[in-house]
Amino acid sequence: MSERNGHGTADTNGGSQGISVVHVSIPNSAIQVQPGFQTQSAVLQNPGNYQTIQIVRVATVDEELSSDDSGTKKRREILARRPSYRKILNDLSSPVPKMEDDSNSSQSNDGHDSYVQAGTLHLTAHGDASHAAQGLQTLTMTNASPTSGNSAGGTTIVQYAQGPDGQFYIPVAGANVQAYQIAAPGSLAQGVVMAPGSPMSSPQHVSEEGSRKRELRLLKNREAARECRRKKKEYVKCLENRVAVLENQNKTLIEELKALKELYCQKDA
DNA sequence: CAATCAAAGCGTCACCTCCT
DNA sequence: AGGAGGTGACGCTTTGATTG
Repeated sequence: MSERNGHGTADTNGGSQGISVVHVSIPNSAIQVQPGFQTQSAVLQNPGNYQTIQIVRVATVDEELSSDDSGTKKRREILARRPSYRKILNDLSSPVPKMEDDSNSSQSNDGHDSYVQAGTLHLTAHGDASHAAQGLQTLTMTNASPTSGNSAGGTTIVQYAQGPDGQFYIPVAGANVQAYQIAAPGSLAQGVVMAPGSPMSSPQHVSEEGSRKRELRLLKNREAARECRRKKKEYVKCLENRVAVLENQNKTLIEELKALKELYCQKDA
């Protein structure tokens, strides 16, 4: 599954300022793949599990928040107490108490609980000599999530170059490999670490440095937001799956209790 | 087939927590 | 203390379904 391309005003606005060319050493698909998306339709792929199981809606913190009219202040207070999805998922990854007779558990059928481990995102900037010579930088984004099913093993390499005017040239996801969008400062993808030995002492360069830092922060945050959303989806699916499992267990226990009651009554009579 | 709508996704900002 | 990463909120676009 690939991301939608050319999407988002910030991205495309940057591109409207001109077209340039950059050296790219990876196929476009490596940039487009969004790690973890293979698992997103997992629930839908197993509709049978959900046809007979009533999903109990549990009020989540989100719902509590959305129904809270006391304003953002209180919302913030509640959110501040909320652990990250990584923590929540780690907690959830502890196994659901197994029942002796749990053969029809939906969890055992699809094993969704196995994907609750959170991934980590590593950003590494490379400024090796050959690339620096042509102003080309490489940003390696490694997603260690076990759910990332992309063929690149969860590693995405983004390359970009800085022009003499301080602008950054990046490949456009989804575009032909030969065509690239120019990213104006302040609009996109600054993730650049200066090539070693770059003269960066003048005030102009200082502001460029600030601009670069901002772009790098935006780039990382963009990736972090994607990762966060992916984890959130996994988290929700995990909760749904857990609900299904517990519903099954509950049903089995009720039946068991019923049977034992009957047995007991017969014995009494 | 065009208009409309809801859902989903994205980028960015602000704020929080954690780590060094 | 400050930087880095995580995440909710917000505004926007895209997409698919529905309707007239």
